[in-house]
Amino acid sequence: MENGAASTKAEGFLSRMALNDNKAGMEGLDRDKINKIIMESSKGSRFYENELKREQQVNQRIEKMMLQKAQITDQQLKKAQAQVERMTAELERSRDLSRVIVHVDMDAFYAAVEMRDCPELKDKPMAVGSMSMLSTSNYHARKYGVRAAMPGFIAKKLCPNLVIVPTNFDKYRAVCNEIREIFADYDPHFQPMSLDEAYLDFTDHLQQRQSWPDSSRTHRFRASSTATDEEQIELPQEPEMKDLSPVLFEDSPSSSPCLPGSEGVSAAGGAFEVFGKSVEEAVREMRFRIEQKTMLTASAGIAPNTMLAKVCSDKNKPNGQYRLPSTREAVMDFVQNLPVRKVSGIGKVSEKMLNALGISSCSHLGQQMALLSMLFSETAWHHFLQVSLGLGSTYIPRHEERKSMSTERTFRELSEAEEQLSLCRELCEDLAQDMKKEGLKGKTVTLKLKNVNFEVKTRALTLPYAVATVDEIFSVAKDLLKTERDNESPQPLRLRLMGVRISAFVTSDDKKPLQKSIIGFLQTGKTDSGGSQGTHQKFACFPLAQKCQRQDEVPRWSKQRGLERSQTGEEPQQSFFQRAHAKRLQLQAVNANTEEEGHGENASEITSTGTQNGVESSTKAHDNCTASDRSENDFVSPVEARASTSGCGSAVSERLTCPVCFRQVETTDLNDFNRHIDQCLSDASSKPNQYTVSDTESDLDLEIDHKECEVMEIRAVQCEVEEDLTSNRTQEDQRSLKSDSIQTVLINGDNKTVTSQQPQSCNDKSPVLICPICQLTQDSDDLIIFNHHVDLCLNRVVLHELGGQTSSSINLPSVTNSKAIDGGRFLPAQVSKGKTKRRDSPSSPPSKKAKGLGPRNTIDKFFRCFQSIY
DNA sequence: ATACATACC
DNA sequence: TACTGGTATGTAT
Repeated sequence: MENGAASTKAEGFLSRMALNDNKAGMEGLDRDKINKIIMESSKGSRFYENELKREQQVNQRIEKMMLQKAQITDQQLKKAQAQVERMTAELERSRDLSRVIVHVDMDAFYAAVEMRDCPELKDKPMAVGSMSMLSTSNYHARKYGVRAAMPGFIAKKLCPNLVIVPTNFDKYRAVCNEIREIFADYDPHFQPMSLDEAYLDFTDHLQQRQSWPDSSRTHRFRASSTATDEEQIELPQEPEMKDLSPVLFEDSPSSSPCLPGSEGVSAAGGAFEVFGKSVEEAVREMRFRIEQKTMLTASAGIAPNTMLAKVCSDKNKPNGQYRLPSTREAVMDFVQNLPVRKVSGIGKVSEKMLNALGISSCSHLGQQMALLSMLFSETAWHHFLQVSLGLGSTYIPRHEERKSMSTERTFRELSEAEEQLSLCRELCEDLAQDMKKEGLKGKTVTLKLKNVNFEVKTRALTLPYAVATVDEIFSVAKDLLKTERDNESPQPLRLRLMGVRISAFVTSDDKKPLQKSIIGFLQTGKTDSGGSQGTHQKFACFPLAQKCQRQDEVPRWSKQRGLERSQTGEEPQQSFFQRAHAKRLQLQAVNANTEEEGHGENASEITSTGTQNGVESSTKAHDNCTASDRSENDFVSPVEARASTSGCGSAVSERLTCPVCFRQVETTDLNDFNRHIDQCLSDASSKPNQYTVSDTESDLDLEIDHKECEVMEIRAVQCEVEEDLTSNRTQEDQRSLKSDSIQTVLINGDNKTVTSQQPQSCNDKSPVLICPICQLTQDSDDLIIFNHHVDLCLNRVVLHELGGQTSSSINLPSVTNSKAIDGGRFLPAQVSKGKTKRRDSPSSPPSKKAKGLGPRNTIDKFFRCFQSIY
């Protein structure tokens, strides 16, 4: 408690390197002595020098902050104070003390497991890890200042007798599963934070617990403390309590009568214990069961929110628990004396900055809020304010989807380009394997490099499409590596670490973007990134595959909301070409998947994707070149072009993809190709509703067949479509669709709920379908046909957009950053700011901008554009 | 979007 | 001899 600051000052600087005794079992140590040893072991090393540098950076940050502070006037402070008070009142109003949150944390987890399995270690100082780095240490070792995140060789200096045991993650994982089973009995939605730690919401359990008989709260000691494998715990359960009760002790288990535990069990009463109904008893019971099951102890904190529970679990560590009563008074008292460093989220640097302002406990935090609100970012001071009020999360957030995946490796100095490259490849292989396991694909590849001076660099590239395979990842990573090497040359990159990360995952719905049809082209990046999963969920419900029943089919128009939503996108937009490229790759991936029996993908998702645009989806091979081969060649990105990982490069270049019908045109002659496109366009606008796509089969042929390109009648599409896309008319369209008894999927404001409406006569009456783009009533009641029609209408929109707006950017060498397509044109003037996840106001101001050119022109430009880029 | 820093286990 | 590896998020440009 009276820690850090003193020793840090004694050392003069390098608070980063000094012993961090903010850890259970490290009280009352001779910090000065320990720090001296640490410093002696480190001094002069490259690591030390780097730490010194970083320390100075932090010091500069602090200096800057102090300067800022000096310029604050009383008046400003007063104003800030008022704001803080308003905010405080607001937060106070939202204070919720009704939940019972528990944070459970295994004691010295890895070390405890190793000690359990190797009794000789029990009375020795030991740690898990290596000479380079320790994961954790037992309490014996902590007395010497040996702790997690300390390199083993330094630990050895602190404690020459230290035994270092290598990590055995499989074992820890197995134990982890055991304890999680127990967690689930108390909160099926518990949130694991790591292998040894979790948050649980006990509120519901406690409520149920009140009506439980003693037998349901009775748990036995393990019969023999030495027989680890004996699963006496798995006793038959009372049938009526099957789902709710924890593992039960029964009076008459046929197996074994309750014997008093032998040696290890010291419980006074004998072989079992009845736990009470209070929170403390429930938590004690949970810890008891953990210990009986795993022979390992856990500590727990009980509090009205996660922030406090976390702190509480540390309070009586090891093998203890602490409950903070659910009253405002108790919470405020508790928080007053709480060192800020104990709060999760306030680390070394924040602590130091706060210390510089004279803030070390949470009471100071509250007292200085006005100042803090002026010196720190909004998110930061809001967090501080909440902490000072003892507020925190009162619900256990469901485990969110991962946002990135990475692999990195430290090694002896590596300076040879060749070696670096092969290492990079290895990392990519590992990463690709991991990605495959989880069926993920991501658009951003990041290369991480740490040189021998411990300087870390990251270099990232975001692709217009998602990647997952070794070759794809490597082609990007090696490029980033090469660039970096070129930048440094003639000096070599002297590396000690390399890592590769993938992020910007596409959601499962993005893997079948065709479901969004051409709208996907119009969307900004927003829809493709994590923040809009809700949007995607709705697309997941579009069953447009032939498999699906008619009543499940959904008019394309119902995706309008998706479009609206994207129009509010605040994220950088991708060029049309990027998205086109992405789309094609994804299409190909779909094909590839289909051919492979849907690799880890939901089969119905794949089929629906395939059918959506009707054209490229197929299980039939068009030729000998597989989909994945094509993916590397059709539209070669700059990165891919250099990567040359392909296997089938020749055939592809002879085909071009028609932007209207999406068929592949087997020609390299641009005139031929343009003729095809023109034909498609004129077909689309002149022919009546002849187009039929009974199933995907009809779309498999690669031949240019304009009959198959024919669409339902489209008149008067030109020029006005973009208005339609953004105007209130879209709302009317939606309504008209609904009232016309078509099953409609509506996405509510937060884009999370999918409401399926299935009006009366959906099955027997022919609905009237009106194309939302061209406003024409469609004769066909086939939704597949209808969707296709809408697609084509939308394609026209795109082409007009291109014609109208890319004229200036079309000759640019790169369209990577071109916003020509989106260019605000499809975007409403009003663009939502921040992380808005809902659109409460459905109306988007119509945007009226340049009109498109005629088809011919458009296509020429469109095509030239593709040529110049790809 | 990218780079870097902070934080947690 | 020797100072991790994986993920998320905030800050700044």
